[in-house]
Amino acid sequence: MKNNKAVEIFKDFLKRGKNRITPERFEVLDAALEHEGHFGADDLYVKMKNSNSAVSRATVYNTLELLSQCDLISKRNFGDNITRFESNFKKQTHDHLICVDCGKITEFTDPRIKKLPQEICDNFDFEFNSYSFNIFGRCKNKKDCRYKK
Amino acid sequence: MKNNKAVEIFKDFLKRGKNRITPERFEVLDAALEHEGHFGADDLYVKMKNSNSAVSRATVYNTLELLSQCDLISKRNFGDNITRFESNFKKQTHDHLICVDCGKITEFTDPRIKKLPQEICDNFDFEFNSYSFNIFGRCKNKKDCRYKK
DNA sequence: ATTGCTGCAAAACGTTTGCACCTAT
DNA sequence: ATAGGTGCAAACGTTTTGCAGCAAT
Repeated sequence: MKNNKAVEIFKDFLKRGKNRITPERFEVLDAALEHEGHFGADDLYVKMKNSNSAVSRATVYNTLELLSQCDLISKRNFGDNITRFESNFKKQTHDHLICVDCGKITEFTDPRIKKLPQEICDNFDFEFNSYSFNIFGRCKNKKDCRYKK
Repeated sequence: MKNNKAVEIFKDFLKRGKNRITPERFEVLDAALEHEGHFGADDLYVKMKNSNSAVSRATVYNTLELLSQCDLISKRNFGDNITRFESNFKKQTHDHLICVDCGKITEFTDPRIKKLPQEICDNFDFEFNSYSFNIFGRCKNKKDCRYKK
């Protein structure tokens, strides 16, 4: 299930740089957009391997970086030293609530956060690029919380 | 230069758990509180080794974890998959502005952020623990920005 | 034809673990 | 006495790199 709009955006981005348009890169794009929720680069690599793709680990890592540069996906970091990605397609910006016990990630939006990053950048003579707002806590509802170990 | 208040807090924390009070742990505490700005666990280990300390890497990692559990230091993650720490002593809570080109970190506070995390936790039936708010951008003032590579 | 991209494997990196010894309780 | 901590080195998991061949321009 190809997403033609995304394909076009990625193609334009690759052309604007001196990046070549290769079938492997679009394989990674498709896999990334199809992936539900957050995923690590290696997760995606393994998933693609299991679907009989021939792309290499290096290509997956490289392409995810390119995709995040052109804003088709977002880079996330939930404090466990694993870079995670998430499709930006058809999604409004949102932030994350992470349970430190079970690792469950809840997405939320709050209108008060929207303008803050840009404003703060302006105050500090900074050109805004992106932001990350993560809240860590514990599910109060313990029957939903599968405590790791 | 020992910080007696911190030593006491740490001691109490260790007693409350079933953790032993060892000289190595207080060596790490001192080194962590003396360290300017943000530091990685391994940085601290190397720095301590260079000061002829005998603590092991494992002990440094273990102790930093304990220190962050009792809020003497904070754990940070600036998106590069390195866990960084920062002394909490005599410091108000603050957030971070990170230049994606030169890596410079600027600290800021904004009163509008203060209450948000707790409120959002309440909305989602979540017991608040901590939050991280990082803004990524580029120094506009290019003479201050040493672009890596 | 050129230059960049690919797959592969190995290396690098920060971090964690297993173990035998040691030490605070 | 004993549970827990220590140092050391080796293992771990994620990410990056070097290289020879390949493919988009």
